[in-house]
Amino acid sequence: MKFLDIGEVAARTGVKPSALRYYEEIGLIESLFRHCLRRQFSVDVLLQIKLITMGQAAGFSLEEIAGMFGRNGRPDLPRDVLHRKADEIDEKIQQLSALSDTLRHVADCKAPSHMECPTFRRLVELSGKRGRVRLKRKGPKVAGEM
Amino acid sequence: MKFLDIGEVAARTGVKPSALRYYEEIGLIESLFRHCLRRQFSVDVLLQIKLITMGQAAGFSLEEIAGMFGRNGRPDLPRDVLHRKADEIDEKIQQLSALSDTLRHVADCKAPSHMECPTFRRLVELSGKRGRVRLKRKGPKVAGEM
DNA sequence: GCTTGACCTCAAGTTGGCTTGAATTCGTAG
DNA sequence: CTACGAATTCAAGCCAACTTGAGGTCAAGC
Repeated sequence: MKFLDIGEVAARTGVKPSALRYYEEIGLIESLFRHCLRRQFSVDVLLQIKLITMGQAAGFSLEEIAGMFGRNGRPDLPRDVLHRKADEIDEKIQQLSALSDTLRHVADCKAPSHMECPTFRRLVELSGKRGRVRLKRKGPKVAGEM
Repeated sequence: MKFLDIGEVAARTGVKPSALRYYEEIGLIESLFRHCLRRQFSVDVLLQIKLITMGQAAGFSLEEIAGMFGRNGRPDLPRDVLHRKADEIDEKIQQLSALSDTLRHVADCKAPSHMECPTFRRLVELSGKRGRVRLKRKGPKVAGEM
């Protein structure tokens, strides 16, 4: 079995050694043992790191990511919470596609200001309306819609 | 025409007054005038804020968002840059769907550790590959990839 | 006329997620 | 043997995006 030291993990994932040490410090990944002080990682860590970066791309904190995939290889969170996270992501996907469409429209639209462009307004307004989304918000309750 | 003061904007967008003041400070939104010190916003600001929160959900910085939709209602960035941003978002959408699938799998899979579950591994490994809708690909692995 | 509540400003503090720098330890190549 | 490069620890620093707190203004209601 082959072990990787931190430099190689960094090279193969694009994540800097300092970040990897930080992940280990917070228990998000772990090295198997030390070879003369140097951390030795299993190849599985590459997959784990991929999950981490995907989770980050989705806007989750490292804390949440740890909950989803586990600090020691298994999720801390109950099934329904995981399903809710997945729903959350699906919701975000809807938003992102709206954003993408809007951006392409903005790139090509000739209207002097997009606030005056009906297509633009429709694109943006449309974006939230898919399937009665309920956002978990911390602030005061939302009285109306935008 | 109706103007909104900061509390109403906050209530209708879910964004706190302090954040709205911050957005104004950095020039991301603007209030039309003051009514006895109090900021008065046009209803258009609701749409702008929606764009901002969408952009944030996509992982863009406020700086980038300002570039996309303009500090004064028009994009600062040239068309091709905007198209690239849109492509970037589409790529992220791919990643998010992989993550969502993976999460649902993790929620339901009975394997003792998902590192040992081939379905899990396939889901994660699949996720980064560019090249549009590539479903179940079984080709040889490229050296140096995760 | 006093209180209340919603707003104001400005400076300072907070959080997450790293990065940087200094001082040190190895193993290998020359 | 010495130098080099790649790793190590630890504390401190950094940035974005806000939040908090102190102290103040204003209009309306009792």
